[in-house]
Amino acid sequence: MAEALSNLSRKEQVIRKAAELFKEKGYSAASMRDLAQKLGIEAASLYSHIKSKEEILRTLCFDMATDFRASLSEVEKKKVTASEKLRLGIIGHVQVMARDLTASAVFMNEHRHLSQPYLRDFLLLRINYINRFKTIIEDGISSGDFRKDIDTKLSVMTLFSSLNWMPAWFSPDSTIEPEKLGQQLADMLINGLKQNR
Amino acid sequence: MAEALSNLSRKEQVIRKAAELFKEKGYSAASMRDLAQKLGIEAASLYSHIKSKEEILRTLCFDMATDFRASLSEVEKKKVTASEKLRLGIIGHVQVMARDLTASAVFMNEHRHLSQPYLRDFLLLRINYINRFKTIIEDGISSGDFRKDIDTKLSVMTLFSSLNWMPAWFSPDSTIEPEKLGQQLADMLINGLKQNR
DNA sequence: AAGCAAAACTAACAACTGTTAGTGGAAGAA
DNA sequence: TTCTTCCACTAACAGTTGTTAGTTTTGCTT
Repeated sequence: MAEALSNLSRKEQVIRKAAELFKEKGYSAASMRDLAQKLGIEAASLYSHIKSKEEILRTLCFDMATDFRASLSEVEKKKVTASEKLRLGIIGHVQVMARDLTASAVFMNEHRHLSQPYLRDFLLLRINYINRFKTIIEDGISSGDFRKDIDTKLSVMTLFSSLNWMPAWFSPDSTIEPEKLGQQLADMLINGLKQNR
Repeated sequence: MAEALSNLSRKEQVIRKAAELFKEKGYSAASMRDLAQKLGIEAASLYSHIKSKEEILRTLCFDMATDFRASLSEVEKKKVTASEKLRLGIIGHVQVMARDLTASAVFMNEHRHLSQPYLRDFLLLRINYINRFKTIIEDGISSGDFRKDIDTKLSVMTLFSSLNWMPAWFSPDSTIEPEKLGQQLADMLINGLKQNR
């Protein structure tokens, strides 16, 4: 079973290059011949490593989903105030993204090209994740941590919109570390732009 | 030249259907035969109305860009505080989006499939628009309207991320009107989630 | 040296891509 | 009627798509 390792390693090499390509051109516009060229092989050779183009997309999307959920589960365990929990949740999300910005971008923008039933499964995972954040915000409102007049649905969508576009504009050679960035983002969303009196 | 009108009307019908299709499937995955089918005609017949597939995308992207810029120009004229200007800018942006959510989604997600030199032009328009918002925020910091410790680049990217995902989740049959939504969004970004004190 | 598995190759497929050329019908204007 | 304009059609093009079958090369392990 030593072949499993080297196989995985080469397979992962293919998947990583695919992620770059899918991010750059989008899933549909990226052809298997493009991908092969990036790896210096023929298109048909890809199929020694993967079953299909969509299998690559599935792997990318569901692996990221797993990481996001694991991060949130850690945060939910902690016994802290809602606003602190939200802060930690945001930082965790940013850190997972930063660990693989390329896959994150694909996860975000290309998941819609999954076919059924995978698309359905993916969307269910996603809505569950979002709802868990929504619960944190609702708890925060109950406890007086957050304002009572905010619309939780709007808040949570705004939150994810902000988070999810990060891969598009965050460059890894930036001086700012992901955790710092997460902190700032959380601060901005929680406290707003306005001077507090 | 009376034909220009009726031609335009039919052409616009094609473009609107194309926008729906591009939003649904993405530009690359949407074929001209798909589009033709939606209109109940043959694919080749489309070329009586448009020059190419990309011409449709160009029209959608640049028409939206024009509307966004016009809205912001109106706001910039007003003599109000920076935070008020930001609020108005956000509301304006949301209203332009709400006027055509489908085109907005295409504008946002599919513009990268423009070929050169149109892509370059588009991105220049976009960065100019963003920078004008950034200026408003900087003015707000100088005047003491906004906190001095915020990162303007991060703020403005967060702002646009929040705004731009609206077409993805806002449904036109929602009870909330666009202006109200813009108000709430602006309020959330400016004041944050947290209870003041 | 022999064997084995991983990973590449060539050749080809059926389906689909955007687009052009040329044609014809329908409707209103002259 | 005849002319014109719009709008659709059929047929076909050259190129690209994901994928397969079958074969050969490569490099390690015995």
